Amino acid sequence: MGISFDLNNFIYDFSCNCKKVQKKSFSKGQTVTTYIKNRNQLCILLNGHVDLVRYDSNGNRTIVEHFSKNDFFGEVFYKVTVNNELIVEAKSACTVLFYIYDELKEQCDTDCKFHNTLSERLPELMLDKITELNTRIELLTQRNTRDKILMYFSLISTRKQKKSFELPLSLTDLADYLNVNRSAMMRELKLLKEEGLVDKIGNRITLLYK
Amino acid sequence: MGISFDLNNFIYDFSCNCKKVQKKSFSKGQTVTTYIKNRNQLCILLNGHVDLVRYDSNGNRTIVEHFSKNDFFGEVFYKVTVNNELIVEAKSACTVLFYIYDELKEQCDTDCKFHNTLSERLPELMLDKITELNTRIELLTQRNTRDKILMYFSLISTRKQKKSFELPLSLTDLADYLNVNRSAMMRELKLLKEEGLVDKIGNRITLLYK
DNA sequence: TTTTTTCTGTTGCAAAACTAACTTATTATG
DNA sequence: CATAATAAGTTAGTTTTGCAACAGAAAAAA
Repeated sequence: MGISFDLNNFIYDFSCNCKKVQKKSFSKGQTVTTYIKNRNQLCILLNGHVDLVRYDSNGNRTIVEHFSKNDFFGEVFYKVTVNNELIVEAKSACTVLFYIYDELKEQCDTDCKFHNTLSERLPELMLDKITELNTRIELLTQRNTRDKILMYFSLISTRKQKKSFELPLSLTDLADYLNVNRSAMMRELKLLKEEGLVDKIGNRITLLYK
Repeated sequence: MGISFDLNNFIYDFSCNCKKVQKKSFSKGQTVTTYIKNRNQLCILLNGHVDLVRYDSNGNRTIVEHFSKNDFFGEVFYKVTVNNELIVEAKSACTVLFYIYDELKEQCDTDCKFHNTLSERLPELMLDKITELNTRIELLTQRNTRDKILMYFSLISTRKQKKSFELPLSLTDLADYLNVNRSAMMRELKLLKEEGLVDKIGNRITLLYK
């Protein structure tokens, strides 16, 4: 999920002299950042996993996006409003680069290869982000819990090129990601197993159809 | 909804000599385009209204996005799959520019101001698109029909800077846009009226709270 | 203008989803 | 290792949503 862009070539010679970036590490459970209006932060996840989550006034949690290595996130992608408190939480130990978008998008005058490559590639990275978000919307506009589960599995399966795969999220998190009630999702999963459409052993899903 | 970018300055002196663009007009109800893999079309709506819609195998219709003047759409923003037939339908008479993204993003060698301005501004246009899509996701991740309705009204109200506004969609279309059953939505609207939270006279909504 | 079509508003009933609670696994942590 | 915390799995009861059908209003077409 999120933008995927192979930064590996740059990570190892990462040496942004320009002071326009902050690099921080977090341990599991820590808050990486909270989205703030008008700051326009853009963050790059160098390793680990983080979730962008929203809690509503009833305490319901929504996992808006789930980010892995080399994904991009930050308030630059959001219209931040009062009704809309967005928090990025570390799901595992992780390291994150923090830029301010207006500084990042300019070419860096201090000959910083990482930064300059990034700003050049920004348009294609954003286009990738758009397609990811449209896929997310397609997932959320599935009509019922079953269709959401099946589409989610199908997406992972296609990405991995395999009919069998490990879930990258816990089932509790998956429910919050699909925006459905956890027990309703469990019930539907059980039915899918009983009907022989899906096999599930622990965290491993196998699609049995087609 | 969609990207908003003031093209007015360019529309009137629109004279793309570069043959990289097609301009077509449609009447209400016509199909503007169907998303096709690997073509990477990018379209600009010059006037009128169009909907990006998806029909599932049960005949359910989802309005994925609703576009107005100067909005952008096209398959360049999508991972087009077999499960995912996307159609753009004209909701009113409209005129559309059709580009192929790879041609558009290059500067135009034939001194075409419109085209060149567009390709320069592409990054900011895409960033706008991302924030629009994230707002769409926030709407779709509301927990129930009531919350979707209220958030939708709140978005329109904020955009118009008024507590009272005309709905830009029919109620039938609004249900397909919010991804809820029409009669369930009507029931909820009725309750909102009875509870004095919202007033509704024909197509005009007035928010009575706060 | 008349006719046809689409949209709005409403309802009873059925199906799906949510809530809350609890037990059993599994995974962290002292 | 023992204990605590979190996650998985399940269920009964309740609420919400969807379905289907219909009548009246409004809009479009003839």
